Amino acid sequence: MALRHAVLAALLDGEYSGYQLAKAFDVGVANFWHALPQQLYAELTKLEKEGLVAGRQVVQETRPNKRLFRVTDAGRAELERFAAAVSKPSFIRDDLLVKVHTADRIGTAPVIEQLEERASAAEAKIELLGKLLRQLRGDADEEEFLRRGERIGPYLTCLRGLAFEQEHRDWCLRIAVVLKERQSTHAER
Amino acid sequence: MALRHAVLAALLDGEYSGYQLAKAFDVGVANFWHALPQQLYAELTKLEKEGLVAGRQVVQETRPNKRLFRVTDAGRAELERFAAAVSKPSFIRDDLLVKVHTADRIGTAPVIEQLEERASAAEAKIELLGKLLRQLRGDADEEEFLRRGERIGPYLTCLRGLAFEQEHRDWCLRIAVVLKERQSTHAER
DNA sequence: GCATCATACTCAAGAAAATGACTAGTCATA
DNA sequence: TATGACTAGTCATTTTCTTGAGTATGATGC
Repeated sequence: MALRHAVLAALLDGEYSGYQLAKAFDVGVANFWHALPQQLYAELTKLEKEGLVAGRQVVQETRPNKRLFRVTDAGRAELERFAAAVSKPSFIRDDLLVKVHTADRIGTAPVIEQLEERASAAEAKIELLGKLLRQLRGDADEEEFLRRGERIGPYLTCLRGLAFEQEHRDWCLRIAVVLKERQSTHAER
Repeated sequence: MALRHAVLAALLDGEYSGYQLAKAFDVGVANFWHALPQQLYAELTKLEKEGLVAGRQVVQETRPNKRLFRVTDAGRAELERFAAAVSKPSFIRDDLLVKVHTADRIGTAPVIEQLEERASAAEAKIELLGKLLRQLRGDADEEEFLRRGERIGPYLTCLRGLAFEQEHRDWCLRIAVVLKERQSTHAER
């Protein structure tokens, strides 16, 4: 029971279909959770059965029909309960880091390549988040927005995501340089 | 098949028992993977069955006997294969971030408290990692060590962990301040 | 005019991870 | 002298996540 709260949190600001939610889990929500569409559909079904979200059918002419979900009062209460409970510590889980750990014991060339790819991906995400943040805060500057904005929750998690991506990009690039230099000077493997 | 590579990577630098490995997964290895002791024991059993690690019984007088594992050539080959394969993108998954996302929709007081606790925990981890890094690089300064050190893999992942924790601490503290200020000025919920 | 992308989902199977309960001896401490 | 922490694990169950395949329609691009 962990994805459920991420879904409830994502659903706090309006009605979304499973499909739209899946999109959200690719950008903004990705800053605090990750899930595939199938999981979201399944979770929404469960949440509805438990009365934490309510869905309604929307008939569309030119597109397939869809079901829009919103958080119920029971769902809000569940989030309240969740917010007050202890959090599990967060942790990193990353294939690429595992590979870097083996660097200088195992061939490094493919790892260097992946570090650079990852850095580009992070760069792209940084731009995306920059845009999202500007959009969320409208005209106001950040300080101002954080003090007086109506809804800062999503903004705050995007800030965390942005910092994470920047840090990740910098680390990837630095490590790639370090490994490359060692490759040329040591001339090993 | 994901934990397996983390275990193999952790086991690259010597022989460890499941118990010792569990300790390592609480500090250094935690920078790229996380697992409970039970998972490690189970994974070691599987890896041994597949010949990727080899275990040997060590009889102890004053402590329970233990089994020490090392990576076999087949295990090293598996890591090689893994290093060359594409990596899944890394992602954050954090209860606390979910809670922050709901901030200003759901009661913030408990979240502020948790942010501060989390910041202290991060601080402790930062110190721990600082010590670990100094220990890993010995006398050399960082630049020097990264250029000429024998084994830099674990050092690099610790650097990533350190950056992550520092940033996490800074973010937690900043968000706590932001939420507190809003609490007093808005005087809502 | 054909291919691919976008919307909007569902179903099933399997792999991986998390949880909880248990064993059993040693050591330090209050 | 009991209390709890440390070493060193095992076993079983449940939950969660991932993978892969499939359905159906309309719009867009070459």
